[in-house]
Amino acid sequence: MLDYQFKKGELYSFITGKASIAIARRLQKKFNAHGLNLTIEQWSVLYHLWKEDGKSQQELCNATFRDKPSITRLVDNLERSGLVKRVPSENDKRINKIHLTEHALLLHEQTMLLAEETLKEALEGVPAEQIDLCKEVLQKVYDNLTL
Amino acid sequence: MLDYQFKKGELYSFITGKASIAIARRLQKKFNAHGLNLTIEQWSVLYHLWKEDGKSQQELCNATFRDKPSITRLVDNLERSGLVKRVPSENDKRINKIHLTEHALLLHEQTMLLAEETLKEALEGVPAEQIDLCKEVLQKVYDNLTL
DNA sequence: AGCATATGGTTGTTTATGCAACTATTTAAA
DNA sequence: TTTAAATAGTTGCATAAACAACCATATGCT
Repeated sequence: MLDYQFKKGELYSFITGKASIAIARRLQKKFNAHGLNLTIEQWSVLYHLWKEDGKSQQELCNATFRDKPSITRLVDNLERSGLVKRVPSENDKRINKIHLTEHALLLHEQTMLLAEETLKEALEGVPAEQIDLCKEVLQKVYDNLTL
Repeated sequence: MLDYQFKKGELYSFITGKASIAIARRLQKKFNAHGLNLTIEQWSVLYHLWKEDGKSQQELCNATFRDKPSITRLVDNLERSGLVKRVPSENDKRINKIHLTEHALLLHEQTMLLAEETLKEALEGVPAEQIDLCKEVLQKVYDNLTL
């Protein structure tokens, strides 16, 4: 049993994830500044399709920690923006395979550079070993709550 | 200049704040399970009012890292639920002082216990010094992006 | 005093989330 | 084989976020 005590403001910011909110906002601003008409949430879906195109919506749910309705609507919006296309699976008529368009492929490199740039700004002055430890703790937290 | 390299999935989860999303979801489930008709976002506003009642909406913006429209609507919903009351300031007619109701005072202890319980579950098996370091890193990230 | 500017708050619009209820297809079991 | 249960996806509803435009009050400057 853990008896670690958070101070007042810390508990709040640990629960609300102040830091990651700031990171996402910064990245979104970069997207906007570069005229990319793309939300962070939409980018997070593309992110997984760039790794492997043609994932099903259910696979995107698992990859992005979102529920099915959320993915349905994100794919709706991505399709409306001409970034992906739903392709019904041959084997299983229930499944939609989500495929990237040419336009989405063009966004890959640029947005990844902006994401890396954002993280560099975020982690400026933090030693690599502390980043590693922090990642470990956050992964452990995630595992504790989901496994 | 930092040349730390994230691995594929790590970059994504660092930006999206996987861990804090999981914490907030767990806490929300606890609220629901206890029949508390309260969102985490609403709780986060009450949290700052429990520390100091009668804050203005602008002060709540600063405390919760939200913009003015977000606070307007959160206060709308809290008022509709009978948890807070807007009281126009005497000195400055532009300002609304937000005051807790009796009902909101009753929620304080219970919800804080649930929040602490959630963090205990989240941080199970993580040594205290690692938690401290992780907090420091996240604070540094926040400062890097907002100062 | 009078006007420009800053500050506090609200409203409209678009996008996203969580939950429950629903349809369609597939798989498993009686 | 027919029926029940699981799986994939969609829709409706309530809540929330970001941004821009807006109104009202206060402050500062000339």
